[in-house]
Amino acid sequence: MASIKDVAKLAGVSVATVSRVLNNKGYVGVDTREKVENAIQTLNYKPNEVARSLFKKQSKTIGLLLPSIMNPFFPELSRAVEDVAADLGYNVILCNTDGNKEKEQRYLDMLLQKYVDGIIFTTTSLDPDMLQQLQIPIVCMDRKVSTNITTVVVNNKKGAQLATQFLLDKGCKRVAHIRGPENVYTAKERLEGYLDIVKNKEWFKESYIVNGQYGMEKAIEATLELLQTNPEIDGIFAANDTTAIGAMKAAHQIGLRIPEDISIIGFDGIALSKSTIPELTTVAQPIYEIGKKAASLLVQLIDGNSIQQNLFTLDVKLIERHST
Amino acid sequence: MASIKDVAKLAGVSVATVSRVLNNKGYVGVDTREKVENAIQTLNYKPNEVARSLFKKQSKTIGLLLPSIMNPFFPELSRAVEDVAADLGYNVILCNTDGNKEKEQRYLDMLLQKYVDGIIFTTTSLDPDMLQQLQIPIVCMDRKVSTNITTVVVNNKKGAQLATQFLLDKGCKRVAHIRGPENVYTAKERLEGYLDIVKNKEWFKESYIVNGQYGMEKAIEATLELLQTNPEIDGIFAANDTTAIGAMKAAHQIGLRIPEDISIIGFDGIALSKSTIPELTTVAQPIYEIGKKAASLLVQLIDGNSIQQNLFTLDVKLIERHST
DNA sequence: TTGAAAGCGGTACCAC
DNA sequence: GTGGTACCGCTTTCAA
Repeated sequence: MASIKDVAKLAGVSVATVSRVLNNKGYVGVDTREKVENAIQTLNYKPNEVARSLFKKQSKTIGLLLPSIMNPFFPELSRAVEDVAADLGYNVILCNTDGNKEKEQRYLDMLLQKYVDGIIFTTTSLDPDMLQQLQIPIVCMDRKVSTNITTVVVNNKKGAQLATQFLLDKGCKRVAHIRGPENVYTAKERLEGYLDIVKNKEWFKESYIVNGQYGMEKAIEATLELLQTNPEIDGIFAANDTTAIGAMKAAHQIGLRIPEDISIIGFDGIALSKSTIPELTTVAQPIYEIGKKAASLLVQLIDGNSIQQNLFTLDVKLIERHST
Repeated sequence: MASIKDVAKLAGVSVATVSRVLNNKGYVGVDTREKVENAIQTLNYKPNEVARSLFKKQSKTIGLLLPSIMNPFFPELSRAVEDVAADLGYNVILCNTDGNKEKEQRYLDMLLQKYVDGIIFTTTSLDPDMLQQLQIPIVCMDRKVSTNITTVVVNNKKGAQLATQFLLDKGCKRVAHIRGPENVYTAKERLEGYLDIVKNKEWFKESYIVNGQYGMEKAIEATLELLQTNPEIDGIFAANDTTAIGAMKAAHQIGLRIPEDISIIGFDGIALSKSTIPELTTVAQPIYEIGKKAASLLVQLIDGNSIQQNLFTLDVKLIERHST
């Protein structure tokens, strides 16, 4: 690969001059500029980004840490981040952490050593204080980590209220909730939203809440148990779409028709929710928008712009389909 | 961030010595080594990968080019690649090309400028000759691009035969095929496999083949048309799982029961295929294995090991579930 | 308007 | 065993 020296030699100028035309910075005579540009053309010269990074201490690269790209929530999010990044000339390094603290730390170290310009975290288990101390822009998504870190989330509680109320409005008499993992922020918020609506109903019982762990298999088990204990249930608010699909499978297994015998609503609005029969009614997050917003904010931070606001809460939207 | 000079100063040695202990290369006295290691500890020094890259002309980073991470086939593939890469100390840069030649070229240039050590392509539309000329290890997945490029694929034709024959064995009398896009390698191969089985059957008609373009919406349309024209059809081999789900939806729409009235089999074995009701019978590709193999091969190439064989064809496996 | 040269943070060759 | 130093490719003062 041709280097800046080759270009300089061919054009009969110094590397400094070449650098100037490359970066459109400083004075360059018109004819000199042309000579240099010709040389660049004929050599098909592309500046070496590594050398640039070394000098500038920035790499036009950002890191994206997420639990796993196989979790159906993250492909769209990643795509949004990558789209924005690519548009602005950044590359993104993908890191699957499995929510594992050691892996997060390891990736973080690697990224720092590579001088990435910024990092987007989803649901980190790393110490927020440590994160802030890092001399590098950081944006979090999906979960509030610290009020001092720029964060993009959705209104989970409101979404949960929406979902629960919707079921009631649709005529459901007994609405249950399949919650997500105990230690997960979004799961807690959604549970709260559900409780806001039902806790004062005379029919409400603690056993209307079971734990599906955000997973399909677990959700099937949980739903089976739920419906066995409480056969009167005619509506289920599942904490995410995967859980909802598990619930649908369980209902189907015991001969319940959806939505005739039981209504099911999910949360997230992942692509999967349009693939089921019947299609799943769900509280959709603006997934792409979240990723886009996070990436835009990160680049702003990288560019040295300060951001007035630290928390961005996007709105969810109930999409009615055929499972309710 | 501390640099090698800081370490050298603190340890009272030269940078050369520090470099030696860092890389475990060359002679270093035991006590000197200890002094250096202490200095590294106290400064929490981590070598700057950018500087290393500049000198070594390699970056411990690989590029992964795929159509879109939102296509449900790719998250698992990416995960496999990233797992192997991380294990071996590499980071992976994710690039969504949309199968667009210009984007592929643009990403390729960026990656080259960043001195990535190797690139994994899926289904590139770039010129194979150009690709080989690149002085960088390359591995292709999913589609054969050139016999001179290391490639990992599955036996699509055999899988298609398997699927078609399976439907026949299950008692289907008229088996149709919803093919993928005209210009896609895997779609062509799967169509061929289907034809191998049915072309000599007396009942076979050209109109038993419709195009679903590998997408759900298109597949619904195509299936509707197919079943309208040929109501006698009692088995469908869909070119991929997404198509199969579209077919299921279409069948459901016109009141056909699956599998009682019509059997449907897919191809790929993506996670989605386990989420439907009924669960989809499919010819599963060893998706994770493909990614793993490709990444391992790439690293071998990067390490300068030559690979005897250029084409690796992995086996598919029919997974019987409840749609047949 | 242009060029020489110092550095960015490492590695590796060559002396001692 | 250890240190001095040229060099990787580029940017940016500082002089001319």
